[in-house]
Amino acid sequence: MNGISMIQLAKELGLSVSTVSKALGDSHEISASTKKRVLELAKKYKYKPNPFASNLRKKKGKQIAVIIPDIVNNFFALAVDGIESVTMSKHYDTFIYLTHENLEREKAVLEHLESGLISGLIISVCTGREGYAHFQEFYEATKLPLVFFDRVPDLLQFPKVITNNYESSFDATAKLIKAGSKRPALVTTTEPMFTSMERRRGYQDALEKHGVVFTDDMIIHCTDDMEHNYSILRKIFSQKKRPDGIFASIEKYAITSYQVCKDLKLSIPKDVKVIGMTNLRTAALLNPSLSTLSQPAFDMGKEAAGLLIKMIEKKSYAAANDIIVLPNELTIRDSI
Amino acid sequence: MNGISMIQLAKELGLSVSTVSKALGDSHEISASTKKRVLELAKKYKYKPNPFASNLRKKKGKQIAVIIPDIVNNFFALAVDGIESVTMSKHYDTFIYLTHENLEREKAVLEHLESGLISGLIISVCTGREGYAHFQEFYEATKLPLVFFDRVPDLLQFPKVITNNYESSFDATAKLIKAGSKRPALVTTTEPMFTSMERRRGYQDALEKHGVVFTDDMIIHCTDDMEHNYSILRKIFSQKKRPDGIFASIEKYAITSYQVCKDLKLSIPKDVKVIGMTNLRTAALLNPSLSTLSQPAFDMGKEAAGLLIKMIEKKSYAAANDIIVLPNELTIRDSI
DNA sequence: TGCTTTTACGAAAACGTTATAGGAAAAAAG
DNA sequence: CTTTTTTCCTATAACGTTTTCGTAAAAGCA
Repeated sequence: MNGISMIQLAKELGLSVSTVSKALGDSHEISASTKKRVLELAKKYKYKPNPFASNLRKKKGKQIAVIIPDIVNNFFALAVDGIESVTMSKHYDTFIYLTHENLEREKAVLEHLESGLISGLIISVCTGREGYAHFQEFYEATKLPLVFFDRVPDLLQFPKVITNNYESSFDATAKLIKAGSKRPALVTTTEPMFTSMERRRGYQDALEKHGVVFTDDMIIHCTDDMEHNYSILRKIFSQKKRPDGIFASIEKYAITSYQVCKDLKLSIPKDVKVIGMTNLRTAALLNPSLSTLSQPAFDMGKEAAGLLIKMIEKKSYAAANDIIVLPNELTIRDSI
Repeated sequence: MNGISMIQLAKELGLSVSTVSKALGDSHEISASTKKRVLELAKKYKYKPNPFASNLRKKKGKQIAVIIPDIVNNFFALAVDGIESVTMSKHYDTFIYLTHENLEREKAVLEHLESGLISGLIISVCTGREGYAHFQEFYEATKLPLVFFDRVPDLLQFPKVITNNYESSFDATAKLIKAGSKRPALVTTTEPMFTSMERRRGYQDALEKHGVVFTDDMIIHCTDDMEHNYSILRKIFSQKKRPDGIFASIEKYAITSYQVCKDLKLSIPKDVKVIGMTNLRTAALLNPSLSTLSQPAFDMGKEAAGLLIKMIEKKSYAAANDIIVLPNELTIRDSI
């Protein structure tokens, strides 16, 4: 609020404000010599255009928002890192909003952003039973470009960046079976998410392909309540007819699974073989080192941000229904 | 860009724009009945004030920025979580900028923010040998409130949120010694950071207090290059006269230390006792479970954001030189 | 009653840009 | 030596708010 304004620049240069504005915008209407004078004085005074005035007049700005469920999670942190790497290089500013899996919060943020604060939006939706009407409404109200990543609303027609959840879950499950697991369990969420569904499909199809009979009790439903998850898993793995493999399709469930096995003195991988869908950096340091199916989180963020900015700048909604699919990476370690 | 404006509202209500503005601002100048009419129509049309126009006129907005070195780091992720919890409840928008320990990037962000995009700033500085002149310059240019947390420029007169690095490092080191370590090493960074210095002071004073003779080679200097760190640690722990304890004063160094011990078949805690300064959620699951000195990252973020917003709103720079000190938490597990 | 005060609103000027329209001077074309 | 075009700049009107100031009408007071 201290900086010099374009008006003051113009005054000192003996030029009109419009001339200065055009000179700074490198317009062809301005002579090279004038441009030089303007640029030099602007530099001298460290002139910075007022973004509010500029955004107001242009009816858009270089700010975007990211809405994610959580940041204390390596996957989302990496994704934000990827997003920021793009917005930084393109000189965009990035707002961040955390929903903590709270649908009301998600809706509130969306409604808040209808004010026009931003020019584009990147989202990974929170779990929730309700539909995704609020996204559609947001779009109708603002016509702003939005890109979903990872947790996407499958039924909505928006550009998305996802991973090959089906194929990679199939492969991971197959690995468990080939490693000797006769009855690998799927630890998944109770929330109806597209990503989880795809992973489940991959899991089940792999079972079928390899002649493993699937029964409902092979799917272990966990929630956001970690203590609850622990007790559920502990109960199941205390049974005589316990699973001898785990495909943990959510990051934190892998940790809990390890905890339970450790506490029940079940040996990994002898008694239970484990593959976790996780981006934990410490996976290799767990005891035993955890085999992981990891998502290209950073690249997903990068792709999402790149796509969004392209949509903002080119107004090319040609790519509006683009679905970018990146491959997950299966890393086999000692837990299998 | 689709929403209704105050002008349209006024037109439909048969009122002037200023009346509508005041009504929405709940001004005493407006009668209750008029207020009601305005509010109702505003609600009907989901009217949202244009933040650019509003910010431009008021010369300030409800946006703040967070500048941190890294987000793929549990400490900073937790801090951002804490910050966002406050900004959310106070209806502020939060920009995020990552420096990746790059001083030039840090300066560039600061300069960019001199445009007046934000009303306040929260920073954890990146490592770097140079001074902190750019922060002082930013402040001179903008007079905007800024709050530092964790990695603070000790010589600058700004409000700060830190932890009791000296005392807790002293305690952690004492624990190592009491657990039987005769020559505990300090694994720290080469970068001259205030936090590291404090930790080092605590470490050295604990040695002295407990009669352990300190020699320079007990301090192991690591960098940002993880491979380099690995080789340095490996070399040191391959020596005959290797340390029998590690106080890893940076999150990632604890992991590398574990890796090295594992590879050198050094038993933790028998051969080497380890305490790591870290907020890793998986600390308890490492083999063996890692004793940690963890920072109240979430609360630090909360305090920093609370302080910042107070400064923004009350304009009370009374608290400007406040230094809030929160305690680190020492959790003893099997690695010691 | 006549006076002052309060209430409830409106007109108009900011805030700092950008975009549109226009115009004088200089250059090019005839 | 006109006429046309091009070059380079200015004036002005937005953009959507908030705020200051002014003023009728209503209310309070003597």
